[in-house]
Amino acid sequence: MIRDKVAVLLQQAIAKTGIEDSAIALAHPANPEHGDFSTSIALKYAKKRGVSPMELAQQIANHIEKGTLISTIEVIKPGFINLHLSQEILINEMKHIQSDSPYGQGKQDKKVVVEYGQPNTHKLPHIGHLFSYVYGESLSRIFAYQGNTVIRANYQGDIGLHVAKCLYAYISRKPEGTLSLHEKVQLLQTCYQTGSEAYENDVDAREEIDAINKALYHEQDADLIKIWKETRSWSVQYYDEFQKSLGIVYDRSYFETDTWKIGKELVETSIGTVFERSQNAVIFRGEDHGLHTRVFINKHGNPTYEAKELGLYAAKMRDLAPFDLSITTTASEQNEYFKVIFKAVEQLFPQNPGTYKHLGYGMINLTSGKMSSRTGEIVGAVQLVEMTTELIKSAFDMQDSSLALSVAHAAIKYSFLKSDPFKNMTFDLEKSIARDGDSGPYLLYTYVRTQSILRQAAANEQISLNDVYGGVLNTEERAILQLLHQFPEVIETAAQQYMPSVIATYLFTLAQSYNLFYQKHQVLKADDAQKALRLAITSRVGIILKSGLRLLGIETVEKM
RNA sequence: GCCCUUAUAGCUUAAUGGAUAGAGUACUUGGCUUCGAACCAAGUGAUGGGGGUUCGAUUCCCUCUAAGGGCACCA
Repeated sequence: MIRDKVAVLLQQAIAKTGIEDSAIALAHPANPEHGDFSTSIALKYAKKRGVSPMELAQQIANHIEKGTLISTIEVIKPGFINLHLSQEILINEMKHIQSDSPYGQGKQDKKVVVEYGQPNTHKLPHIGHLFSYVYGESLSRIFAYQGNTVIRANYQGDIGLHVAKCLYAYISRKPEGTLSLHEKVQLLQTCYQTGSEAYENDVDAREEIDAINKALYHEQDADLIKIWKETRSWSVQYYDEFQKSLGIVYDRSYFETDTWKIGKELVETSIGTVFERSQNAVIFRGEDHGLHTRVFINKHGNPTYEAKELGLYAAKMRDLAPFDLSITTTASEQNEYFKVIFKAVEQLFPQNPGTYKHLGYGMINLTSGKMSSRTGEIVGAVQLVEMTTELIKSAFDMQDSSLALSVAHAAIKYSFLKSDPFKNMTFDLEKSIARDGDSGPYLLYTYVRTQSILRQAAANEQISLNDVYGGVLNTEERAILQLLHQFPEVIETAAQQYMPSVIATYLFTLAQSYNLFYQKHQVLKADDAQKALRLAITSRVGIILKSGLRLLGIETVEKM
């Protein structure tokens, strides 16, 4: 990528002035007049070397080689060195963007396990699960785009109190007639709610539910097990379909029924070394590591969430090792737990340090409306997609349901991914996620616009530039070219920081630049040389938008 | 009480220690006989309070305030 080439030039120039710095700050100035790249390296070292920042900046600048890459070098007031890329390299770089050879695709070859989604059986996934699906899938696509081998892993809670609560109510209310899959999972959700209420308010029910829970763990009661397995399969099948509709296909699916035994055994064999007994439970003494003590096996002998996570990691080791990194995404409310869990993992698997990472995404708050979290009503993931689709159909008078669904996916995914994933986010349903300017539909619309122009262009087949454009680029054209070449480094940053929002922000800026260009300049009616250039720009903007959106899990449409 | 996280225009938010804090939305105004107006342009408006480090702080450190999360057998 261009950034690396510029960095090398700069590195060489700095070395000639005797400064050693492996990580030179190389920025894209906000103000386009300040060039394509700038560095404040002179400001950093001026004092140490006893010269003025301007003087040092000038020394460094004098050593930077001008040529096909850098056309202009400026030294500005406090001591900035601003570098302007040549028009030639900008146009040349644009030519490398081709739809059949993904631009900026990396050559990394790490093996990365990404665990996300994690819906529990016997109760419907809610908006938090939806966020996890969207975020995890985007991360997976970004890593894969860089050339890594990505293993998408799902982890589902199919055993435990929530299952027992559901089955308690389900047993006394078996379904009548034939139910569709949708109705079946809806019934499970209702049963879960009924069971939860009973567990809170009814002592007898509580005892019964606890008994069911115990029976599940010990696989007692054949009838119960049969019902459990059947209902469980409904959830699994339903989630599978929903995941596919979101563009997610898992490589690996883990269930708590698989992991709890592994976790329990791991813990039990390490009592006295890593874990210790306390008040009939088995705990991890977190205080020894500046953390909290957590229970891994409770006094009934059942593994807790922590032990199950331990078992999950061991299962991943068993099935997928060797891998370079195993990422677990969860809501940030579990941040403290994972510090403890991974400290325990560190003790149990000292041979592979640093191969596990927890990403705790922010909580989603709903600000207003009837689906407010204040009312205690939980927003279902499927429900949200359906509601958004309906909203788009009516707001844009759209008849085509599958198109409306595509736009709804774009709207939801983009609004989830456009901001910092680690901060809490506010999701305002009433404000309509579709009509905001900084939105998925805006990007889709911009893409559709590029495709519409290309379709109409007579030279549709021959839109790649063969000759270097002789004229001078106008401000809007140059602004777009400046953005296009940054795509690879944007992806790299997004991957390093686990933040798809970096890509979302970039795509929005690119779309804005293109729309401004479109507004001010004609493409199809320009003279031949300009038309060729502008069509080339239009096609490349289309390619980058499509590729970038795909990294966010969003599929573009050709018309809308 | 202890631990973690967060605080930027009315609202939702961006900014590897750098240049005039960037957008969207809302509000005011202008632009379709012209490639798709789900668009574009102009205007109004922001770093919670107080210290510190630094040539330079939204960013790092301390403190206060406020909000969210966690703190032994739920996940």
